[in-house]
Amino acid sequence: MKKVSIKDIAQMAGVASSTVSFVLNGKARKMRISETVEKRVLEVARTAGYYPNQLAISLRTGKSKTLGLIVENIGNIFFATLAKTIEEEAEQYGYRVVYCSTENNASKGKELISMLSQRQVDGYLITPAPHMEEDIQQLVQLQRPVVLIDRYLPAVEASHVLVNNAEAVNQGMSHLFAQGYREIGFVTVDLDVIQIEQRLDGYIGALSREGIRLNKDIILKIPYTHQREDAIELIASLLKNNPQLDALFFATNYLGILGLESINRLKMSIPDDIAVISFDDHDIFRLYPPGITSIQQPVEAIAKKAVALLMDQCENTEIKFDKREVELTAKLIVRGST
Amino acid sequence: MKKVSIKDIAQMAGVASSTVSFVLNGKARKMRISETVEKRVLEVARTAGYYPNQLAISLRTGKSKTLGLIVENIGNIFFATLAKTIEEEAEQYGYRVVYCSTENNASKGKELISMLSQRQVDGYLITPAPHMEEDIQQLVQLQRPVVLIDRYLPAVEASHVLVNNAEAVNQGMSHLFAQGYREIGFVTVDLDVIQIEQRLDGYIGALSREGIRLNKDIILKIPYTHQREDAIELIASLLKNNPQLDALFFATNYLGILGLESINRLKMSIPDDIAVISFDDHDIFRLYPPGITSIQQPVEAIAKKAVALLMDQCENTEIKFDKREVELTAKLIVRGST
DNA sequence: AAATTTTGCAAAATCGTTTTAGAAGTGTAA
DNA sequence: TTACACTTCTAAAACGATTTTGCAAAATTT
Repeated sequence: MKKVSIKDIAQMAGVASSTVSFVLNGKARKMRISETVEKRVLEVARTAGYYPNQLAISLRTGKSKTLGLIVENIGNIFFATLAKTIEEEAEQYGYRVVYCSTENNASKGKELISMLSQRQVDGYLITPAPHMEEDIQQLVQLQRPVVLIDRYLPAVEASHVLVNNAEAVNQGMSHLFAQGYREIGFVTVDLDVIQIEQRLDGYIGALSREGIRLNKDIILKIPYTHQREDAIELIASLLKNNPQLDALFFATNYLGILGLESINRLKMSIPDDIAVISFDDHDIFRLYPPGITSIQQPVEAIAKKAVALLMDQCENTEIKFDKREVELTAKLIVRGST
Repeated sequence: MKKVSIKDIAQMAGVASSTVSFVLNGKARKMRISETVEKRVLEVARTAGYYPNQLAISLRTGKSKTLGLIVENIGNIFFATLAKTIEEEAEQYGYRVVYCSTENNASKGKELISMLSQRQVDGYLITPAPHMEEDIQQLVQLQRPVVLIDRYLPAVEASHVLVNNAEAVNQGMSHLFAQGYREIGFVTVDLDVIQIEQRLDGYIGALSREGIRLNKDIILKIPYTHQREDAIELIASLLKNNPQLDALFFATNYLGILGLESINRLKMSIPDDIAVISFDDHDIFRLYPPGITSIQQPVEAIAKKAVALLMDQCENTEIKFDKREVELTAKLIVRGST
């Protein structure tokens, strides 16, 4: 079945295709198309089942009304929720979102940027993987609208919105101290991204503030590329080798989940044998007895702010670029695990 | 910064744009372009940072190399995994995937189809919401490549791939019977979609096979639009009002999760007070003590098959449409909850 | 040497829109 | 009667690629 184009409609209605375009875009008045013709065109278009070809529109107008969202891993609930919220938010502005995952792999990230460029997205929302500085810098230089989320690149002049990672960890640590925990291990990931570093900084800062000597043995950096099993083993070893530990702080939700598995295998009980707190909330944390205390990021606020910043860059055609750095505050959700 | 087009390259290299196109598409040999010119063009394109405008290509060639995937809810792990696998699979064929959720709302589904049509996707992968028959039938009539996933519409002549729902539930029931459970409640959702009906059929069939009288009081159909809290309450009431129940069968993973919450609140213990089994696997089911027995769909196989069927329709330009119905087998994962 | 074929590239059409410039036709005033 | 202003629409260019066709020059054959 052949698709019906604006030309076909024009022919059927006995007018020029420009006339059809005017009518269909609600510019009939502005272009002084008579009501008779307007009605006829509208009717013909409706009965013929006409719908515009978005590709042609984008090509002609130079605007695809599409945003590119690059996250670390769309399978993770944090990014999935972020993506969904961003999508809903972008819809308000009349934009669609196409999303894709880097898996924290810079070369995949590079490909994705290039793919999105080819598809002429109007703007980019990116949670940058390590070593993506250059590619992102290039986007910025080409004056493409870009907003970084969840992390930023000190070397790149781009707007970004993230959470006050160090302060949030601090808050979590204060809670642990208040509950009487002193021997707190920190499980993080071996990734060179700013928000992970900030979380570690928060941990270190909190210890020193409390006058506790830093013990590097109870800081575990799990290689990002490790398999599930290996990671679970690493955490289990940490616990076995450091029986003095009374609490464990996980730097991300998937680490927390792995940790639960480790604790489970060691037949330790939460919070009696070990207290647990994790960055990023998760269904499991709410449900898993006795409930895992976590630090919840304001995903919705992050999404809204990021989209707003991006829209600002997209719609203001003038080159009035001003970098904006937004920091939102995370929220401590206290549950039975501490 | 102005984007560089094929014309710019042509001008810079002192050739016609057609020549550039030939070179860049590897047709230099076929079109008998001299090596000198080829080298020059390639060099110019490289240094100018040229990349093709996918919109223009799609418009001209009539192929967008993009598939539309419509799922129920991309936030659900089952659909998220499905989407991701489909994406990876489609990539093998050189296709991109854009995905979106219906939230089981037919009018949203209609909009999504129309949006995807406007964007000229080459094919559609759809988990149809109730009442989407008409819109999908239209796609089929327009000869658009379509494959339904996870469910199908009896009234629509479209290829589909799903799991043997009834048989899988049957298998789960057999497992429960073998473990000695007899009073088995069934928690499902109030949705008119075929796979949900099939699951209920499986439950009813298993009971009659075992010679157990059907008790409608222990079949709970939760309205899809219910809030979390209401649903949890409903399940809790079911348990409270039917103390004879020794097992609960949940028809989907999110129902299972709600059920865990209910059981948790009633301070009942699994499997001593109540055994639990759920359709669709989930991280939580693996982790939640004592581990929740579940019926795992072969997501990867479903994705592969669906994409293969769709590709078949996309690439075979001739109208050799033959409807294919594929049924794959789900797998029972026995854990501590039964 | 003339005729033919091959080589190597350019020109132009095309995809489906939007948008600018302007062409008829009608009415009005000088 | 002419000039001018509206009204109502049309023609054509443009967006950035692909692809078919065309055509001069060089090479080969007769």
